[in-house]
This record gives sequence, C-alpha cells and structure tokens, in this order.
Amino acid sequence: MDKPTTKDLAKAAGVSLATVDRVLNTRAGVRQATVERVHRAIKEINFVRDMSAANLARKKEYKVVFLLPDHDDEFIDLIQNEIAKTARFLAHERTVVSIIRAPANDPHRVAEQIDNLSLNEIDGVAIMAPETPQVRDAILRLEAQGLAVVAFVSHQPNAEGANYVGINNEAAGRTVGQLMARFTGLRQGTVLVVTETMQSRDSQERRLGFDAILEKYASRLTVSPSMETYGDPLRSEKIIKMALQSQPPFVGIYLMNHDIRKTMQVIDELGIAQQTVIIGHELTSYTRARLVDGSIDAVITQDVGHLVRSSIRVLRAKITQMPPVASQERIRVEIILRENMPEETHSENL
Amino acid sequence: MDKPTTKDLAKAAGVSLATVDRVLNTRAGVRQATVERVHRAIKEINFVRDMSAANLARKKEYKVVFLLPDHDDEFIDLIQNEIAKTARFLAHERTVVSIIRAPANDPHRVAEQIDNLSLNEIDGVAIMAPETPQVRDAILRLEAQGLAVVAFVSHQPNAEGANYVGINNEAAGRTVGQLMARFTGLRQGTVLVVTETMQSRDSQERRLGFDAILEKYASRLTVSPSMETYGDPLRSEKIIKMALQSQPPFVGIYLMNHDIRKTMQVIDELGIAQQTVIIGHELTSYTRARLVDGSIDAVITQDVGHLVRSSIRVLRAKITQMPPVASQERIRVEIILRENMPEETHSENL
DNA sequence: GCATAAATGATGTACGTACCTCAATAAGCC
DNA sequence: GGCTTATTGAGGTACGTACATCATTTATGC
Repeated sequence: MDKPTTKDLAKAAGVSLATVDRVLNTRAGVRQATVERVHRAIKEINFVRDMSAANLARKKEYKVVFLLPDHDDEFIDLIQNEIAKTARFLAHERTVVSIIRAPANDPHRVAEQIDNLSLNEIDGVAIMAPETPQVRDAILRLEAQGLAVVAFVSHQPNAEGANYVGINNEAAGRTVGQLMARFTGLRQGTVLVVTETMQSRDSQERRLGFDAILEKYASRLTVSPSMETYGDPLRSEKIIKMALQSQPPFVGIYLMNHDIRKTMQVIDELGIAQQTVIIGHELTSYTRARLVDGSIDAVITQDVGHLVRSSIRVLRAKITQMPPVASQERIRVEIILRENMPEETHSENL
Repeated sequence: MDKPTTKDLAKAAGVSLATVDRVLNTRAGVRQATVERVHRAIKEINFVRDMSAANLARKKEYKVVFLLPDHDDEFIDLIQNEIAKTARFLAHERTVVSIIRAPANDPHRVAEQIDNLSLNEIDGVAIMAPETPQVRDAILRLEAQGLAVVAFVSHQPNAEGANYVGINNEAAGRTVGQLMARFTGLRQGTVLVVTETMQSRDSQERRLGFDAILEKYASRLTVSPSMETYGDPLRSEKIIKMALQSQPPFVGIYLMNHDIRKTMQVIDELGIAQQTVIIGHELTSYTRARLVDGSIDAVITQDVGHLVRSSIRVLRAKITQMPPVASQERIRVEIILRENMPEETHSENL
C-alpha cells in the first residue's frame, strides 16, 4: 500500500478534495463536525502531508532570522559561520536565513530590533539575548503576531512560547564541577570562578550546578566568589591579579564566560602552577589551541552546528505547525579534552 | 532574483529543456561539448536542482538497508531503536529503511546476506560487520552493481568506495587514555584492558590510541595485555578473576567492547577497590545505570542517532550523486560522565 | 551531396499539494 | 416553504522536475 495522498484522505473522510484542503490548511468555512471527520480519517489512514510537495506548491520561502549579540567573540563567530554553512544547505528546503545583530547589553535596543522584525515579512526568529523584561515583552509581541520564536543559547523562561535551544546550563556547571573534582585529584585548595557577569541567568545556573557538585564530591575544595570581568580587560587584569596573588595557591580555575581570551592572557602573564586545572566553555579555535598546548584542561561545549540546525528545524516545525522531533533537538553537554577534539571545520568555501 | 529553475538553466546554456534534462539525469545522446556547456551554465547561474520536486516527479522511494550483527547487545538495540525512530521521520523524504541481521562472526554468512541484497531492488546499504576478505569482496560486488554502501560503525578500509560512518577508534582509545591518566591521579599500578576480541580492527585501533597516550602522559601506569572474552561469560569470569587476583591491585580497567554487562558482573562479584577507575564504551541504559551509581567512571560513546541519520544522508547523497555535507557527517567522540549524561530518549511511541 | 545516425528540440503528462473560482447543495431562519 | 447564508463540491492552474514520444536539426561516413 502506497503512502496515502490527499485524494485518499478525501475518499476516506467522505468529503471532497476541496474540503480536505480547507481542513489541512485551516481555512474558514468548514463545519466543526466535518473538520473532525477529516481529522479522524487522517489518523485512520495514517495520512502524512507530503511537505515537499506542499512547499513546492506554496512556492513559499520560510524566512528565518537569527538575532545575535553585536559584540564579536569567537563563539558568535562560530555561530555565524555555522549559519552561513547551513544556509546553503537550506536553500534546498525553501528556507532563507539571515542574521541581525543587536547590542546584547542594551535591552531597549534589543527589544527595538525585535520589534522591527515584525515589519519585515518574516516567519520565525531565533533570539540570543539576555533575559530582560524588555526582551521578554518584545518576544511576546512577536508571538502575538504569529511569528515563531526560539530562545537561542540564552534561555527566556518568561516568554513561554519561545522554545529554548541550547544546553542545560546547570548540567554544564555540574559537569565542570565533576571534572574539576576528578582532575584536581586529592589536592586541597581554592577554585577560582571567573565570569563576565553574574547578572545573566546562564551564569547563575552554571554556578549553581558547579557549586552543588563540588560541595557534594569535593568538599576539600573551596570555591571563590565569582569574579566578574564585565568584559573589560583592565578590570579583568586587576581582579584576577588580585585574586591570584592574595589567596593561597589555586588548584583550579573555572572560566565561565564565552570570551576567555582576555582572562587567559592575564593568567599567562601572572604565571600559575602547572598543575592548576583550568576548565572553560565553548570550543573555538582559541580554546582548541589552549587544549593542544595543555594550558586549558577541558572545555565544555555545545555543538554549534547542531544548535543552529536544531533552531531552524524547531522554527520550521512551529511555522508549519508540525510536531517537532524532540529527541533530535536535545543539545548535549559535550566534554572536550585534547584527545577527543573534533577536527576544525574549514569554513567550506562556497 | 529567484532561485534558477531548469528553465533558466536551459536559457543560460542556450539549449532546450529536454537537453538540460538529459544532462541532469545523465541520459545518453548528448554530445560531450553540450554536456560541458550545460555544466558551465549550472555554475554560472548557480543552479541547484530542487530535490523535493525531483523526488516528487520521480515518485521514487530510496530503499536503504541496515545490515546489523544478529547478536543482541544493548548497543545494537540502541541502533535498531534509532533506526525505527528515524524511519518515521524519513517517510517524508521518500526514503524507506529496513534492517537485516547476520551472524557477525561468520564472514561467509554475512557475505551471503550482502549478496542477497543485490537481488532486492535496493539502493543503498549500511553494513556493520567486522572486516574480513569475504565481506570486503561482497561489498565490492554490491558497488559494482551500482549500490551505495557505507561502512557502519565498523570500518572497511579495504572496500574503498564504502564511506565509513563511525567514530575514529584510535581517537576514542586516546580519549580513554587521557581520562584514565587524569582520573587515576598520581597513583601507580596496572591498568586492565578487557575486550571481546583483538581480532577486530576497531579493538586494535582503540588499544593503539590508549597505549600511546598512557605511555606519553602516564608512564607510572602499566597496561596489561588485552584480555579477550570472546563474548563467553564463563571465559570472562575465569580470565578476569585470574587477572584481578594474581596481579597487584589495579588502578584502572578499560572495557573496550560493547557488551560489558558480563564483565561488569564478574568485577562486581570479585569486588574491587572503590577508587579503581573504570571506563567503558557506548551509552546504553546499562552503562547509564552504572554511571549513576558510580561503578563506572566514564563512558566513551558516539551519538547513535547521529550515526544512523548520517549514514542515511551519506547513502542518499551517493545514490543521487550529490556531494555530501562533510562537516555534518563527522561523528564525535563523546565523553559521558554522570553529570553530562543526556536524558534517555523514551522510544517515542508511534 | 546524400543517406544515415546522432543530437537536439518541442510538447505533453505526471507527481502531491496549494489556492482560486464558480456552481451546487445543505443548513438555518422567519 | 421560501429565502438567505453557510458549506461543500468540481475543476482548473501552478510549483519544479522527470520521463516519454515524436519531430526536427545537425553531424558523420562514404
């Protein structure tokens, strides 16, 4: 038996093709009873709409936008790179992606950008921005207009409709904790935690998970209060220098933020013990080099390609009102050591 | 400017639609010069064939088969499960997958099964079987008939056409080595290596990587010769008991094979030191439980879903003679500890 | 330069769905 | 029951490609 088509559906439901079409595309002018009849028939004959044919007929392009922070750290670069790569691949699937930037630490500007999107005949948006009331409201406004929204990398727990695509940050923190506990052997001492800002929910969750595990499995270790760099190299230098010099020798350092370059420079300059365990986030060409030369011991990361593709899949599922394949969309907390480091993907020239 | 269609291509190449069709589908009866002209035009206007439309018109289903070993370990179960999940998703893409089993340790029977495939109007095969001359020849025969073949999980280095989809086993071994080195702290002693058989290339590669890293970074550790269980519980018990009792206390155990259940039972019964580091392969519900209760310290695994989907993508690319997206097909060597263990995917009832 | 074969063009149908128009029917109301 | 309105049906065209048939043009060998 071949896959049932709309024709089969019509026959099974005892209605005409036109009515099937009306039901499938939720057009007006069909009695509720008939709608239900068709839906029952759909289940009965196990009808699945051929989306390729549908898209072909629609000649519609799904327009999807990534809204990213406008500062340039390597993680953002990776994301952009991956979006570009995926974009080509997506041409085959009638999906067009583009990127918009907004100053992440200015909620009003971000919200403004989000509002602009609705003017722009767009179907879905992946938003990477810290959770703030302004952003949340802007997201809700988008959704009210029927746009599909996902929270990309940064969770937006108060904008309920926006699916989160990113790792579980608490699990990430716990994982760092576990590695820190094991890699420091039986040593005692203090672990330094450096972050850009503890304002962000992501940082808070990571810290939460990290502390919980250390407390549970490595009470020999003390965790310092989080040092906040605010992304400022001068400040970085000052506070880290202070911390490293004033305290007893550190057995470990947890670099929680994306752009650890500045922080690592300071650490380099000050010179720390060989056996100090340093763990950071996100696999970039910078952290790769650090893993190779051994100055970073482990990196916790998420597959950026997966992140991007998953966001787009979720957006498209929302736009076309299809159920998403949950299992494929789960983003893993990946542990990267020197030896399991995947090859760097050359940015595949167009 | 909209995406160019075959019509645009015809115009650009200065030929008729019929000729474009002949070239695109490599039909006979076109002068070489014309073929080249069309190809040049393809590049010029950056034409990409709309595969959904093509498939629609072809009304062709891609028939793909997974040939799996017929013994039932949990890893195979995972794979089957994942194939089933993917199958539903693939109905939308005109691809039908099925599974065939063959006794992995009987090369002749495997080869026989492979030969049977060619009778069966099938387009592509993913083969998971130990590398043997019989299997290699059977694969070459398939390819000679124009079937697409990938080597699934088990590398087939001598059947050149068969792309390998699976992790780099040497890197996997190195990764285990690195974890073993770090997790054992500064302890000295012996590391036990247990495997089903060292006949298989996969085992050899893992061992190679493992040894290399330990030698380099943990010369304090001695690695035992590989203990081979041959999948036999009685033999397992005997050799492991002997090893554990005769030798000085082990600081670590590397379980290299898929089905570690039996081996773990023996280890349980004998009772080993709490701090002995145990590392195994593949994240199954069994190893999950072991990670949770702490009796296994780490698991090296590959994303089975990714494995399955990637195989299918590669097969389809080969069948339709499209270039595969290399970066997406790279299988990562994943490190799973208790804290970064992904949720188990409920087998999603149909 | 002619016969023949090879290459190319022209045209139509099909795939499964969307979307439109107009006609036909059924339901709801007084 | 007759009227209006809400539903439903019938049929066509389109999307981009595949595939088949037949007509026409061009190249090839002699």
